[in-house]
Amino acid sequence: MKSKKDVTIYDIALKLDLSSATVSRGLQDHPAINKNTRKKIQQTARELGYRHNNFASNLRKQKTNTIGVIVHELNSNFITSVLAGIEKITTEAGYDIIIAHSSESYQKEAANALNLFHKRVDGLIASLAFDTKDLAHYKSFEEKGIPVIFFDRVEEQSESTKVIIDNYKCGYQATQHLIEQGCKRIVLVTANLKRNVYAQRHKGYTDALYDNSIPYNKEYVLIKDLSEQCGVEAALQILKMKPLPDGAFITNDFSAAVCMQTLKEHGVNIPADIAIVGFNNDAISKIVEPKLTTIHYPGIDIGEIAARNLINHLKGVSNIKHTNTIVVRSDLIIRKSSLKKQSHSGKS
Amino acid sequence: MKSKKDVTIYDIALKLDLSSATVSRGLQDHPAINKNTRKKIQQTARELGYRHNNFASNLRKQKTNTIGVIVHELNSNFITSVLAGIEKITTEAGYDIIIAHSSESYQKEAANALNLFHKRVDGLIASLAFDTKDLAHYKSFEEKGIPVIFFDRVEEQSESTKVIIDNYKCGYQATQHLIEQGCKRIVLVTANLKRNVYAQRHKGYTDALYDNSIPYNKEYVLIKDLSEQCGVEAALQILKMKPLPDGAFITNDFSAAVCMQTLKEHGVNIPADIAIVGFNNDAISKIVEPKLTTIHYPGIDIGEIAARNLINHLKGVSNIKHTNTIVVRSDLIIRKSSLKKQSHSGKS
DNA sequence: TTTAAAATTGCAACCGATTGCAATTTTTTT
DNA sequence: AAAAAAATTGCAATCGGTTGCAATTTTAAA
Repeated sequence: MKSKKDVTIYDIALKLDLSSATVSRGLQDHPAINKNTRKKIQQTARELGYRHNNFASNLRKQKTNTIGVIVHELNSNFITSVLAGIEKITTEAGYDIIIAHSSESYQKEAANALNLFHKRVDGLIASLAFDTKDLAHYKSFEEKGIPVIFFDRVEEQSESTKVIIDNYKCGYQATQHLIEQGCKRIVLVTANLKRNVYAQRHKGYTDALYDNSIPYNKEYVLIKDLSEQCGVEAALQILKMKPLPDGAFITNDFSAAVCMQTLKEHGVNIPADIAIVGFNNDAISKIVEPKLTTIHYPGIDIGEIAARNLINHLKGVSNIKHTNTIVVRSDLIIRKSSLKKQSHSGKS
Repeated sequence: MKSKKDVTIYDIALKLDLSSATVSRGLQDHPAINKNTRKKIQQTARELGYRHNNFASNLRKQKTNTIGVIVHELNSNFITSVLAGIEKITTEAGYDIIIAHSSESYQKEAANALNLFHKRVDGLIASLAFDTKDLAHYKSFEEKGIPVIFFDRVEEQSESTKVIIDNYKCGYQATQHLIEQGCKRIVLVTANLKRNVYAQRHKGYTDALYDNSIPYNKEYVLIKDLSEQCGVEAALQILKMKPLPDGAFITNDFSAAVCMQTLKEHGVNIPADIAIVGFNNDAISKIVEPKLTTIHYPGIDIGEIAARNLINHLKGVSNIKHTNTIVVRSDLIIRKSSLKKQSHSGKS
């Protein structure tokens, strides 16, 4: 079933009566080779159906022109935006990317890291899983001098370069907004507080409460996994609270949507009874009824920034050792789900 | 900045006073090597921080243990399910996957195919872009005897193995359902009719109309790109039609959700005025109000089947040349958005 | 026409793992 | 104890490009 053997530079060399060295150079348009010779080589390569052998090339050059990307999941708008941003920059720079996802598991994340290490990626861009508590699995990269950049979900106290948003500010803004709408009993639905993004948002939440002299109520903080199921659970828990909370900051749009839906099914009026703020500005936030107030942050930009920094480092243009943290802009987008006061206003 | 050189099998061989051949075999637990020797080799490899060099190995073995996957987009639930299915099977079998996406562009799809070809994947799993009209870019795979399996978006008349659902049946079912709900003026919002999935759904739609003696109205067929924008456009077009249509089959849940929302904003009552059926059973279909009737089809299964067939072929267990088309089950899931008759019933 | 400088091309040694076959050592059989 | 069989290990070629340096050819300067 196998067809004829692959064409190599030796076949081209033979046909044109040249050395393999010249053919190799000719194929990459090396200026030391005569223009006509180059043209002839490339022409013949096309005719013969030559294809470059990356393995031989990588083996010799000791680099792969490939960047690894580790994400926790693929199914969010945010992540696909980040990937698009990374892809744009890496493609322009002639790098390939390999995407691996950890399904929010530390185990899989470590396995992926090891795999990419063995694949000998030239650099790595990663966002941590929920329960990743140390960066031991990235140590081998460090030891080999392979640059690693983290984004969004990072280990704050680490030395590595990180591209993040100001989660503290976001948490503060969201809570402050709810307070301004008259909320006094604000639920926070979030995830593992050991993970920076959730810890910071939580801190913003508590500080905003404090600054407005609203007592912090531990009961109001629900630690979940931000899944579909979690939205339902959160809603049911909220419904059981007496008195009923009058605001909820749910740090994920999808969960917020499900939660809102469940609340509505139980006769709760949004935002009149409970005002809601989500997080991410996912497409879904504009489709739910009422439309969801949320925090927008630019995945594309984050991806582009991470990739650009990595590639500049690889090309020796700059050094990521000199950059520690890059903070990207984020905004509160106010829609109907949180507007208690002006809830009679027009469409958002 | 670079750290010390990589450890190779020669380093291990030197240290243990063995030949590289023995080390190579020892590392892969080759039975011809003495058990103790094997243990010692693996032990030393660990101590020295050895990592296998895939390039050298692939170069010598002339295979990569890698499967390429080409999809049109990453951002749908369906696609991520398929990928999960593929990943499950390939991981079990010890294969890696490289995912490339074409952003619905023939150009990018061809570029991706070429790239994966150069990367020398052992096999390929692909779903075509909207406007891909020929399979020329997969010809090189065929010539080299590299197996290719298509799923969902396929070229029907091609010889290749395909894993699909019965789109004709789905289209027929959806339309029939709307008719049973009393709809007589049914709009179809879909995409490029040259692409099999849309062509078949369209055929199902027209046949169902015909079988119920409802005249086919060309005006009711809106060819779009199934984006967010498209949902709005479709709604506006529908609103302009006189008399107002009383049903709509929109072959994508996200577009359907947006369309429904826009219609609602213009005072249309769903399903009383217009009944709606979507396609895909995306998470969003359970969140919109009213919940969306849709077609469910199992991405995971499709991915698993495609991957399993490919790998069995690669291992020589079976031959995909003998399999042409695999049809996977699909179902109509009825929710409130289409229930004109029983629209007073309980929650779905 | 010589000589110096620039432009082309080739030599040959890598890069690191794999594997058919031969050589050696150990174990079993007679 | 000798011969045969089985178990281990090594030899050396191979996979296909890449690249420093030398060799050769061409072009320009003297």
